[in-house]
This record gives sequence, structure tokens and C-alpha cells, in this order.
Amino acid sequence: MADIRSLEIFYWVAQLQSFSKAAERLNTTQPAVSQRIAALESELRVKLIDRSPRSISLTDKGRILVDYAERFLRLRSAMLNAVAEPEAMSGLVRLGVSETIVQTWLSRFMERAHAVYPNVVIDITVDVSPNMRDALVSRELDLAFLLGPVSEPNMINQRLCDYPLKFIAAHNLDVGKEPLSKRDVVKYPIITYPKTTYPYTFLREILSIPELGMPRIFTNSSLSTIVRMTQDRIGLSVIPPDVIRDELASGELRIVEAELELPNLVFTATYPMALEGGLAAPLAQLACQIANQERPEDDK
Amino acid sequence: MADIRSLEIFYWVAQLQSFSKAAERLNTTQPAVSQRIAALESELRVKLIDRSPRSISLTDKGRILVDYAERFLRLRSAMLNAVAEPEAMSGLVRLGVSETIVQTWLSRFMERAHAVYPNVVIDITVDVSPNMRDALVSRELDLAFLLGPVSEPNMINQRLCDYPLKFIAAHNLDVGKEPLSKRDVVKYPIITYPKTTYPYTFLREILSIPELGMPRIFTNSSLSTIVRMTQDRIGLSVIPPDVIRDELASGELRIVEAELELPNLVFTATYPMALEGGLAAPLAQLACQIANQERPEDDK
DNA sequence: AGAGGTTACGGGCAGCGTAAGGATC
DNA sequence: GATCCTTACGCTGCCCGTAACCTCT
Repeated sequence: MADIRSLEIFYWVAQLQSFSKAAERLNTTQPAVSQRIAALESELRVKLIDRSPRSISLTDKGRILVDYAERFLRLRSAMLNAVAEPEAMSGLVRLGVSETIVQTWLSRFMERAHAVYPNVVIDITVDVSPNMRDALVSRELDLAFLLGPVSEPNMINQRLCDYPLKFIAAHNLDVGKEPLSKRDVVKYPIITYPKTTYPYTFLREILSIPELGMPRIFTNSSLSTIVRMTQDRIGLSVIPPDVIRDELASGELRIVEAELELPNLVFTATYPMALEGGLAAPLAQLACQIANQERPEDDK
Repeated sequence: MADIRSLEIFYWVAQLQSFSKAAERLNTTQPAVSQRIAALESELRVKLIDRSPRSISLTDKGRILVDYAERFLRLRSAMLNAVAEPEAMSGLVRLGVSETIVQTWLSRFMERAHAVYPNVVIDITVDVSPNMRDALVSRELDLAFLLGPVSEPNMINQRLCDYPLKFIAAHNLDVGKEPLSKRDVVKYPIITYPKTTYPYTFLREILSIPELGMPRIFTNSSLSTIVRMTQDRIGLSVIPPDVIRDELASGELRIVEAELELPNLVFTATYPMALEGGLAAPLAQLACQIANQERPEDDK
């Protein structure tokens, strides 16, 4: 009676405003969801959901129950974190990751995560931060490592790491020895993150010189392509040096000093409150450790 | 996973420090309890209970889990009270009742309770208050209507009703017209509640007259027997007039005024916090209404 | 016709109760 | 031997998934 699983299912139906989406989210079938909700309603002797053919909405009692369901899920998370061994944690976490993180410490994170939580399946999606922000809000992601805090209610942001942005050039691109002025910089095409992201908008703003018109900024959603383009001397790229540590070490690429003040990229682990299983919080914690620990070269 | 039923069972095992007692309490068999606990332990990958052959004790993790289990049960109660129709409530409530209550408004309470919560089974035990206090502490009762607040931690007391104590005599017992002095009173045997109860100890205290020795106090755990003894002119009884409303109305018994200050009997509905199902709290609430509503004669 | 929810049906498995086993006093 | 928990085993009933159905756009 009053099974917690039913409440979890009801919670997701309420969140996603759809039986079928909830079924997908919970890795089950739509009839199963339908049945659980029906059972819950008959058990409580209360109608919880108004089924209009085209969309569903919660009744008053339903709205109250969502609140309780959320408290149940939170309590379960807290309980599992408090008493269960990590091996006991299981489930699927939909993790969104910014490509910058992929190029730096994601693999280390995945290793550790799998070691600590061997029974947790992590589903990774690589995308740009604005998309992931939307996906978090619409509950398509459980957790994301992305750029900047997400200032939505019910979102928890945990700071992971700061990466400075630098101008990067191929070793054989002649850019002189002195720090570049703004006018020097705009002689080259600039290669950086996609238009929807903060680095792009910032560069577009700061590099605008009225007499010269728009700077040439090439964007690419694939970091490795940006790196490749830089190696091919297409232009200067603006990325964190941390993602090209190998190329810097081998001298293939180098940092070009400039007189421009570039902001740091701040990454956060962001997740909605009250997630089922409570996997998001400990994984964010783990990511925080990984992101701030010594670099792998120090291990050897 | 992390079924609330398992937590409920674990909670009772912890409370009663016994698998078999928990099984009895939950209307199931001892192997079923054993199995649930084993499943819980393997699910959390944690040992929860130290099984010594002669007694069991909780591990550290077990102690933490009891706390969470209690919070789950409380949350479930709150949820059911908030969203469920009363008909959805079901289960067994072990109710202890003082005989005074039986003689006054218990039947009305049972009627209403059955009307509002048709699927709740109430198991009534009539006993004296000190026994019920022990039974509450040892969790053999879920709820009791008894004398005075029970000042135990984790017990909730809700005031139900005050009944004045009076000296009662048979109509044909000659006791004069004037209010009786203490010396008048002790000429008669006094018939009242059992030795373990507050009225007895109070009377024994107040009626002690050094020159005359101990007053004769007959005690009886059956109120109706006390009434019968009073009718049979064995002596004066000290009981609340409310329990003999019919006999007073018919003139068979009468109140005898005395110069003694007798305390009121204060009844409370008392139950341990964090009970499963959340039935105790609403039933106590209902009892409070019944106990304070107009008397049945006013209905007609 | 297609999206979205309900109803019908069959199979798998969890959980319960009965019964037997084992350990300690 | 008595008490108390565990293990073994068969059965019931729940829950899930497949599939057919309904309804509204």
C-alpha cells in the first residue's frame, strides 16, 4: 500500500505532463504507467489526474500528492546516501557534458564513477551548454557538467572548475613575440565555441572595431575540430589551454599572449533537486573531486 | 527497490527488538519478517542487525536506518491524511480504553469511527491506565484513552475530557442532608478504582486520619461492579457522575456532597509518534470531538 | 491516420505461509 | 527442550510487457 514506486511514477507523470514520456523516462511501457496511476487513484480513492484527450493536468489532490512524492524521493535519496553502500546504488543517470570537459577530465571521472558505483549506468550526451540547460529544465537530463551556473529555481549548481581562455596558435603561425593588441588579433580569423555560447558572444563584443567591421569568427561545436583548424593555421583559436595539454607540451600549438582580458570559463555540475535515486548529488560531488585533483601528469 | 513495506517491518523489528514480535505486530509470519530484513540488508549491502542467539541489536547503520524508516512512516501518514479519502485508510489499530470511557462515550466513538473509516479495524482492550501506559511504551497499543497525560518522550497526549469525581450513594442509604465531613465519609467503606490508579492513591492519602487508622477502601477494576456494589449499599463510591447518568436520572443513585476537594479525572488520547498508517492521530482527533460534543440526551 | 491513453491477456517473479532446520540457553 | 531466527518449498497474486482498442485532431 502506498508503494514508493507508484509515487515515483506519478511524480514523473506530473513532471513531464505525459504518461508516455514518463514511461520512457522510467524505462518501462506506457500501459504499466497507466496501470500504476490507476492503482494509486483507486487506492487513495481520489482522482489525481484529469485526462483530456490531448493533454493531462493534475487535480487539486494531485498537486498536493506531487509535493509528497517529491519529499518521498528526496527522503529515499538521503536514506540511500546515508546507509547504503555505493555498490547498492543502481539506475540510469542521463549526464550531459560540455565538450571541454570531455577533453579534460571526463574519462577520469567515468573511471572513478564506475569504480565507486559499479551498478550505475551513465548515459552521456555531449552538447553545448545552452541546450543542456534546456534539457535539464525539461528533465531530459539528470545532471550536466556545463558552463556557468544555471539560475533556475530548483536547480542545484556545484562549482567544478575554472578554465582560463587563451589565444592559441599553431607553432608555425607567425604572430610575433609581443603580446597582441586588439588590432593584431582581428587580423586573424578567430576560431571558438558555437554562437550560442558565452565565449562567442563575449569575443564578438570585445573584438568589434567600428572601422574594421565584424571580426571573422569561425565557430564549431566540435572542440577537436577547432584544434585541428588551429593546427592547420586557419586562424587563432580561443579555447582553454587545458584542453590541448598534449599539443602544448609537444610544441605543436602555443599560447599567444594578448592585451585582451578574457574571462574564465566556469563549469558547474548542475542538477534538479529531488531526483530519484539520489544519484545526481553524489556524482556531482565526485566530479568536483576529479575536476580539482592534481593533473594526471603528476601521477607519473 | 527500497520498498516502504520493508522499512516498516524493519522499524518494528527495531522497536520491539524481535523478529517474532514484529511479525505478530504486523499480522504476518516470522519467516516473512526474516526474509524482508535479509532482502533489505542485501539490497543496501549493509548489515543492519546483529543477531545474537538470545537477543538482537542494531548495527550503527541500522540505527541510522531506523531514523529514516520512522521519517518514511511519518511522511506516509501525513500524505494519506492529506490526499486520501478516509475510506482508503485501512489497517488495525490496537486501542486501549479506560473503563470510564467505555461507560460514557466509547460506543458513540466506535460508531463514528466506523462510519468515517469503514476499512479500519479497531481492536479494543479495556484496562486500567497504568497498564495501558506500559502497553503504549512497549508498543503493544497504538492508541489509548486513559487517565492523565503520559509523560514519556515520543508520546503525544491530546486532552479529551475532564470528569469530576463525586461521592455516590444508593438512594436508600442514609447519609444525612448536610455535606459530609471527612470523619463522616470514613464511616462508610469507600468503593473506587483499582489500587494502581490515581483516584485510589489520592483517596488513601486524603482520607487517612491518624486516630482512626486506614480508611476502608474497596477497589474494583470493573466500574459496573463498583456501581452494583454502591446500589447494594456496600458503601460510598467515588466515581464520576457521568458514568451513572441513567442511575442518577432514575434516582437509584445520588451524589453526596462532601467537604472534600476531589480532583477531576482528566482523560487523554495518547499515542506514540510515528505510528504506521497514521491512524492514531485522526482517531484521537475524532475522539476529541466525540468526548466534547453535547450529550446524547440533547440529541433527542 | 496518428498521437496518446485504456483495456485485455499471458507469463514471470516476488513475497507469503507452512514446515523443517539449526543454534543457544 | 524451549526459544528464536534461518532455510526450503510451493503457491498465490501482482506487475509488467504485448497487443488490441478507443478517442480526439
